[in-house]
Amino acid sequence: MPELPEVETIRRDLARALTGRTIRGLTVRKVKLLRGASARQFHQRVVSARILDVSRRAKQLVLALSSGYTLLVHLKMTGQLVLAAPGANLKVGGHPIAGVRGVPNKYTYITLTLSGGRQLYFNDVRQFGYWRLVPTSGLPQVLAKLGPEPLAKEFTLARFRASLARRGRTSIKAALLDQSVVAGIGNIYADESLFVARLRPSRRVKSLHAAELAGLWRAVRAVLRRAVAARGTSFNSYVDGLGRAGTYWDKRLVYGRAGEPCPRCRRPIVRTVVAGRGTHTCPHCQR
DNA sequence: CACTTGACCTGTCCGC
DNA sequence: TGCGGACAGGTCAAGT
Repeated sequence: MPELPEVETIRRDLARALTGRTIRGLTVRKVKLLRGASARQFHQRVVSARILDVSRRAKQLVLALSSGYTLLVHLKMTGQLVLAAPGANLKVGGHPIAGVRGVPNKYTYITLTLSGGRQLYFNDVRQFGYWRLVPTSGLPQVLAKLGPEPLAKEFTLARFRASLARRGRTSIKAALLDQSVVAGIGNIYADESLFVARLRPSRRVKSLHAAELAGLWRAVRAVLRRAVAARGTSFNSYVDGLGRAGTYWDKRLVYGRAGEPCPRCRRPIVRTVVAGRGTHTCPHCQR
């Protein structure tokens, strides 16, 4: 679920509602989802703090707190962050493929209570996600290994070329999924970008010509921008900060479309495995 | 060092 | 309907 477009959508929803709020309470039902501090330290450093800022880096949400600590939330595969009024029994989901549940539910493992009374629920079926607390002064080091943000100015073609040079022998798909090359791309948008750029995911990075690389650079940005505009992809558990589905699922070109006609040439889309991940391509259009 | 694989969890779907 | 197996968007540590 949550790659850059999904996390960015959640960030926008939460920024409006959370910025300037004070955290009145913290409930943790699964301590192992906490990182970087004990449960007791979490309470000391989070409760009574004000939320100064809600930003995003790669696939993580970044909440700067007035206590001098910053909360990093990673949703991994099935994490959800949903804001709701207490007792609202908000229905979460909505896409035909996504399960619809009320929140909180049995997968709600962490809850924040905010000034004004609303609650922020963290749900995670697979329990891969986490909340990590770091001193704000140490944040740059914590995030240092991440590559450039693909939708920011810093992501120039020259920089893309330079970071790819380190991964010359792997497949281009593995390189796109490497968060130190470029931050925020996951399996869905890697497949979508490679289709737009007409490149086979198994191509060795070194084999890419300058024009192919430039095309991929443009494709990555175009696909991500389009997905952000669609408020992300919901095909399983992703919902935005208010529990609603994203609409990119209906706009996707190849991901999850094995057997369906290629939107370009109408020949069937094929599913293979590249870099250990399910991979969707048009073998005719992608070279 | 670069790269690949397995582990972390639970749910869902598909075939028998 | 039940049961086993494969698979699922992410990232580490451990292995080659």
